[in-house]
Amino acid sequence: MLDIKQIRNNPTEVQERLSTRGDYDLTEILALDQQQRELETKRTELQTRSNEVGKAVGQKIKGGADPKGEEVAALREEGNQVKKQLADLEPQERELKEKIHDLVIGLPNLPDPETPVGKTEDDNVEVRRWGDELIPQRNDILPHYEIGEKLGWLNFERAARIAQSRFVALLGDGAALERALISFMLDRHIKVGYAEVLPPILINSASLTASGQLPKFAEESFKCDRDDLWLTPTAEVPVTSLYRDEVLQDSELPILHCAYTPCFRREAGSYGRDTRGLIRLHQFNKVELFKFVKPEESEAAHQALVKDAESILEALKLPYRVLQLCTGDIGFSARKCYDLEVWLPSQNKYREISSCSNCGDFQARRGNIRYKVAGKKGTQFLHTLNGSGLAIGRTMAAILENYQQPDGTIAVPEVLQRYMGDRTVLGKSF
RNA sequence: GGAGAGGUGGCAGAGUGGUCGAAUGCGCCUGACUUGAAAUCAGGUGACUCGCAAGGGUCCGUGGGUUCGAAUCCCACCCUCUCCGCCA
Repeated sequence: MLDIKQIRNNPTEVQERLSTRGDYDLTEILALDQQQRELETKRTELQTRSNEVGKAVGQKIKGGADPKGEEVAALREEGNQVKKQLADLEPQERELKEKIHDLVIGLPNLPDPETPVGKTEDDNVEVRRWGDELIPQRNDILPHYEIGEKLGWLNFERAARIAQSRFVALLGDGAALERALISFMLDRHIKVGYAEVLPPILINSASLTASGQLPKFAEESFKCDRDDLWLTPTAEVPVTSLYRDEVLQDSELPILHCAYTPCFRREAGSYGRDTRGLIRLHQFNKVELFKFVKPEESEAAHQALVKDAESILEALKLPYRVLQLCTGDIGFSARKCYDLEVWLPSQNKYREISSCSNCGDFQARRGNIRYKVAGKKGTQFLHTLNGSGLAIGRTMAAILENYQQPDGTIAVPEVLQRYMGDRTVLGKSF
């Protein structure tokens, strides 16, 4: 959530920065804010008087005045008058506040000055590339879903029977490899200082609002009809809310978490895209990285987080590139974002496998996550960062293609072998 | 699902209609003592918000209500804990 004070004090600058992201207009917010503040001044004055009257009555009675006498009755009458006026003002002001809040909560984060200005993904900037020499130089590589079905690892038809299209059932070594990837990634992240979390996967509306999925993107999540609970679209949501409404000590920061969860997305509006395979499913597994940091540390923490995600691809020896997203392509809550894209031979291109965002204090404001510096007065909002480390299904797709052997078997990346019973090659499961 | 207890400041925990934004303890800050630290002693220390300031306002789970005045009384809801039932 943007700071209303910032909007009020620098409307032109905020407007300009928002405009690099899309079509946003502050004029209504500014007008309502002015009205609200005028009402607030009036209301405050009345409340002051009301408090004075209340105290005066107490003092009179304590001083021996007749509680039912004339003196007290006059004060009571004034109290009633003030109350009537307040009863008129208060709902007006509350309504205005709600309107302003509803508008502001719908505004995305301001892009970082370093985020390149652009409209679409075509304006993203490639930052670096790794593993060019590892790109397989063959043209007989089957798409991951074909080889996966041949091996008996992936079954889309039966998954559709169980659920719907855009679901997959993993079987045999496919299931084992998925599990191995989860363990491998978590183990690596834990080793460099991330503390593992296994959060609830059903999450309430307040949690989705804090991280920025609500109110704008309600369409994108699955909702449990009878409860105020949703299926988590990413572990970012429950992990952000781990510390919602808390005041942390500065000595506790930074807090680093990694979390494996399944993720659920409705993929509304992506009908024609990636209809086959593991790239775009309603349910997929992901290991997420998350940091809660002091503002002055967030840029360095962001760079380090991207590196931590990259280290997984490097350990798996999967070729990838790093993009810096432009203002038109960064997520709602992000002010700066890097995507990692892994090489998919069958598509002859890089595909997103991780998205690493610095959200600044945007989510901390929405979730009211603050910290206190020992000995200093007051509190401040911390910064939150998140990134995939990595999306498991897409990693599986990358392995099925990049590690595909001419004979149709799949070589096991060296670092995964100990998670796969020390096998070096995997074949048909059924 | 049934019965009971409870939700108060960074934490713990008093407070049942008036000067209570709230005792006390812990934590934290400053000072004294000390070569230094610990211990001890003295003082200070809630959040949010409006205001240049002086100062004002709001906040005791949430939302209503009673009252001149509510942390305190009434109603509804949410959550937590304990016991019972059911169950992986």
